[in-house]
Amino acid sequence: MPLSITPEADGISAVLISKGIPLTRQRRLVWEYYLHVGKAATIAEAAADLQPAGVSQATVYRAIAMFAELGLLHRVQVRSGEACYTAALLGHRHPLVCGECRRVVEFVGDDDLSELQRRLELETGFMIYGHHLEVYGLCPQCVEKRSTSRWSSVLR
Amino acid sequence: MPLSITPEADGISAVLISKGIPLTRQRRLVWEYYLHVGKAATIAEAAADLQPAGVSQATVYRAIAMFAELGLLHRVQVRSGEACYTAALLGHRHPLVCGECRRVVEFVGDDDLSELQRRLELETGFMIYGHHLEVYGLCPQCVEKRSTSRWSSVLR
DNA sequence: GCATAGGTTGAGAAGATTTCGCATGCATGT
DNA sequence: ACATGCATGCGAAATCTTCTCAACCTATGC
Repeated sequence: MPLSITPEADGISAVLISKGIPLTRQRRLVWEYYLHVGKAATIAEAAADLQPAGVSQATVYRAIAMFAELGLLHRVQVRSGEACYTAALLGHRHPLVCGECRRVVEFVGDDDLSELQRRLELETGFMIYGHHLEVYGLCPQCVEKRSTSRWSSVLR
Repeated sequence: MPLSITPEADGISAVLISKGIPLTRQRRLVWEYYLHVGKAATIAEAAADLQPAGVSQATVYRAIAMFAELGLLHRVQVRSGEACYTAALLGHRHPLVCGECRRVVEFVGDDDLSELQRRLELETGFMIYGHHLEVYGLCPQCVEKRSTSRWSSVLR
């Protein structure tokens, strides 16, 4: 993997620098991992894939915690209940997650939720800073070899 | 806490029985805990509160895993990254979570997402079984004593 | 370009969390 | 009442996550 700054990493660089947080080689690698992996990946998976590139497990934990707190990574729910993260999609893009194999496909929500957001701020007094819409399904491959899970979901 | 079957527990009873899963005293207590606690609670919190009622930690883990797989409990994201669960809201109700103290307020989404769901099934070939919309904010109390968190969120 | 200050990293230990195994217990059906 | 099949509880085991601290980078200023 070349060490040049990719455009994507450059984008995140601006975010971190604007907050006075150094963009280190390790953090960039963790970010690029989630940007390109194309699925909701666990911390263990990220750590395993990044170890050869010289990123320690502890650093992966720290970077993911930081990105998550910044809102750049988002934890998503999968059937098994494992802690999986996926790169947060700015704009009105949302993840469609396969609950089985965790493949993630992005989609653009047609509807603007800012209206809802305004309504909620008035009704509840909360200061709303974001929302997250996840859609769950089974990808074509996983529909085939359907889970032999003991309990099948109540939801449809 | 009386051991009579509450209406809420009765509701879940129907769900479990329809799947041949016994509704035990412990499972009912775990469910009622999440129904009434009014916030996104960690497993440790549930276990601590239920221990006096005679529910072991291991059972709390098992019950939560089962409810989550059934779609009756949903894991939500809070700032700190802890694993928190909240009772899934059937219909078009969604949680508004305080990212700081984890208080949960429910709201009814005006917009029906079934249209979006249909569109996605066509476009992606996924078999969609559900969605989850979480809105994050800070509740009035937490806006005051604003977090001294090291990094503040990128999101608005 | 080079030094500096301050935050970051790596390795392994320490600390939490989560799961397991097995004996016991409860409920259902005969 | 008896047998059967899960569920439960306890404690241990396995796993995951955080911490400690010296050495090392990164961004910045000279």
